[in-house]
Amino acid sequence: MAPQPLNQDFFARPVAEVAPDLIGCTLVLDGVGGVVVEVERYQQDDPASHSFRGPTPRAAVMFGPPGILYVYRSHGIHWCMNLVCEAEGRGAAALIRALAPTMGLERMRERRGGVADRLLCAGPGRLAQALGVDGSMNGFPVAADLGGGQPGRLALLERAAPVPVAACPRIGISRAAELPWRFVLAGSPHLSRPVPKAA
DNA sequence: AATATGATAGTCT
DNA sequence: GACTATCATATTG
Repeated sequence: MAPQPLNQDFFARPVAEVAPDLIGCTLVLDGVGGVVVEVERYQQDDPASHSFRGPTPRAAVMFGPPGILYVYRSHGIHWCMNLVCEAEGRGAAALIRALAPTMGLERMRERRGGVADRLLCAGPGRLAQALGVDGSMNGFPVAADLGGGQPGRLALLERAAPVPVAACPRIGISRAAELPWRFVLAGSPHLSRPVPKAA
């Protein structure tokens, strides 16, 4: 059985379920991508979320339908890529933080300037650069095909087998920093940062 | 290995 | 006017 593409129903569930379920799935954009190994979850009643203050011009996309991309610029330099979750209007999303690259390695190396393979997608900004994601992709839908057999540009493929998922605090935030809302593929060498040792 | 710092721009108070 | 869901480089041990 080849892995099946995830459809909108997958993303329409609570982000608390979607985010850990994304670990081990394969994300592909224009034939370039890899296995998702690191995800963080954000939701409206979360002070660290862009949606916390409601649908501001930037965060409005987070309140759109499930299964679309929310792309924002971070620290003036980097682009970061989220997948909108839950019903339209909820303001929840999963931040894709790292991939284990498996497809289109050559394209990624070109875009990333020839860094070591394990750093190609190890972090949200790096991942966006490797995949060629930028602000023009904001609101772009996940679609395995566009009908008529036309393959979609962006797809997520379900994982073939269960994988070990670990939860730990999110990275680079100052509010609600203690919530264990970062999910990683345990032991992956492609994480943006290792899982902190349990206190 | 760990920590510090600068780059750089949009959003919100 | 302050803040940020980051990364690369430089410095130290």
